[in-house]
Amino acid sequence: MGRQPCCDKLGVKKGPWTAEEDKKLVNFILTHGQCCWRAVPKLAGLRRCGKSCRLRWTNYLRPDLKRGLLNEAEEQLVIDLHASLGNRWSKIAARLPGRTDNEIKNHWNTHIKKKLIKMGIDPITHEHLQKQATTTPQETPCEVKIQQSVNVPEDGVSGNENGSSAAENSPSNEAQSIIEVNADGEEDPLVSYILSDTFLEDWSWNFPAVEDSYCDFGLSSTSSEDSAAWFMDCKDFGVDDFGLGNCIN
DNA sequence: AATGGCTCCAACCGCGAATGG
DNA sequence: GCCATTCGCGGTTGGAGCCAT
Repeated sequence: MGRQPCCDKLGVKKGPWTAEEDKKLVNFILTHGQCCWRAVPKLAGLRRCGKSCRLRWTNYLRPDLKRGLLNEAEEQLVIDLHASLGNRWSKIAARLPGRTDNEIKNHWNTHIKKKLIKMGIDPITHEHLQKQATTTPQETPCEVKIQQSVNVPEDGVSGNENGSSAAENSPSNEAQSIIEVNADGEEDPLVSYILSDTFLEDWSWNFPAVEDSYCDFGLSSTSSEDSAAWFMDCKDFGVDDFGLGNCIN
């Protein structure tokens, strides 16, 4: 029967988004919240497919996004999580507030990968390249570090379920059951916390309506103005760009 | 100043998962 | 349980900007 295209190719714009399109999309989501993405372009007056709108929102327009390069701590966390989860960028991104899977994926491919290679570490297996060549049974310092700092999240994602990632990314299946410990054999509290569900549920970094898929963003009776003002503070564009000056003041 | 190669990132594509009738 | 539809994810690509020559 064939797969239906996500959008009819005719009349659907592709390529970089304009400020005007961004404005329309943001205005629509601020007003209506996230709903059926397929309907969004039509309702928002955009000549884009819903998929493109979702991507633009999640990767660029979302108000809770951090901008700029990942810092040292975030980078190390990505490395640790990648050792545990493999290329599950969305899972990794879920542990880094304000970062998107696309951003992390890009950063991995452009910075971290090279950095690891430079350090003599295979970015896929997280093993020392020399060790891979000789395949000695002893652990390398790199392995020890990864095993000491990486845990398998509680959601059961082991990085092995599709038969590729974990096999590629873990030195062995043992990694799946490794509890994060430091050199003294104690748990690393930071990594433990970040990998915990408690961290994900912490409202202090979550966008206010994140669990409601932003449906209430800007519409809550108590915080719409604060949310919108905060949103504008987070973006490069100004309040006036979205014609929201009246409601934010 | 010109230009060719490289880097980086926003955006696209295709697939599998999830959902609903 | 089956099928159609929608969503979300991960891999890949295009092109703008940067840098070396």
